[in-house]
Amino acid sequence: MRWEEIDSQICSIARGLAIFGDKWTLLIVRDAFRRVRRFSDFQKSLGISKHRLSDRLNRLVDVGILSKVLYDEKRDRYEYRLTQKGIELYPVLMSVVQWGDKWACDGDGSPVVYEHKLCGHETRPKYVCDQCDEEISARDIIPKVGPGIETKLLRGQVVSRDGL
Amino acid sequence: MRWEEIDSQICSIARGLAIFGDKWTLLIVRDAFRRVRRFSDFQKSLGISKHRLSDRLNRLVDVGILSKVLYDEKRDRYEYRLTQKGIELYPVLMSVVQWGDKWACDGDGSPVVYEHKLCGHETRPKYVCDQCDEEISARDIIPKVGPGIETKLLRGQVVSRDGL
DNA sequence: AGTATATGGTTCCATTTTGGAACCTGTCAA
DNA sequence: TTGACAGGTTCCAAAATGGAACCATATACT
Repeated sequence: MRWEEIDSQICSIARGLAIFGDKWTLLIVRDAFRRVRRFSDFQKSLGISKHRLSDRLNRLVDVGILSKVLYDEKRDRYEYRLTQKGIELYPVLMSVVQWGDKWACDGDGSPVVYEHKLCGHETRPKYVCDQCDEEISARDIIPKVGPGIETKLLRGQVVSRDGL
Repeated sequence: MRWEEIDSQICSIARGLAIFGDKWTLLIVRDAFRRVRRFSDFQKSLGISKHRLSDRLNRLVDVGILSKVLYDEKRDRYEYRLTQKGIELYPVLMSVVQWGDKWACDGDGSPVVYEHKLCGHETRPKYVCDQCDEEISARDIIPKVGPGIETKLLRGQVVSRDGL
């Protein structure tokens, strides 16, 4: 299977990864959260080739994760900023950070820690059930066929019922 | 910059993505959560070439996300199972699922929904501060230099202080 | 005994993707 | 006028990938 076909799977992971699952895209989004906005600053920060960066930025704009904001009319220069769709990638990045802090650190501890403005404490965000507020672990979750699959079944489309 | 150098960054995102930031690896881990364990089952599920799959499985074993478990001594056959290090990738996958459900669905709704065994309800896990239990949003988080950077500074290593 | 089939690979090659260097264009500042 | 800067595009060699063919072992079927 070619990568472009991967998002044909009825799976939000496959569809998400089809958008930001390549080598550079999430690092670009990471930089955007760090308030990097301009082409040359992304390039300096990432060490990516201009060619690739240009390509990735355009794609991120196309899919609506970044938007271009004019900042110099004369020279037709744009900044790249996160949209709401982009901002909501925060949990993805934060969960990668937390995994990396635990499993991919040299011995010196987390490079970055996070203060929660609302309570003033250093926070290690955790996933909880929105119904009972207990922390989520993989073993306590049962995946079930959802409306996105059910609707297709009713329509007679053939789908796989695999679930995470 | 070449991709192999990316994990030299003192950044847990870069280091995490260096491990599972390529096209197929997270999909393999997804399947592992779905109890796919054998070479041919991964291949059927993913449509990845055997070559690539062999390569990725071995890498995942090398970095300790999967382990090989002998299931047929005569034929020297192994299953691939998530280790603890792998199981803890669950929040990464779950956050991708939630983003995908919201932003990368066709109109039919989530393909899969999740029941929380402990409370019996359909859950939409949320990220909360472990100190005050308020839901986390990108804007309420202030990144600060952590021990992983401070230690290096004290040692005189030159590091960047960027943070998410 | 002989053949077929399943599993889990490896080898090879053509196609794609990538990194890096060189080049381009418009503007501004000295 | 010269040079620097931002933000690209073009080109090529190197690396990653997909797909097909091949292989080795063990069991299962006839």
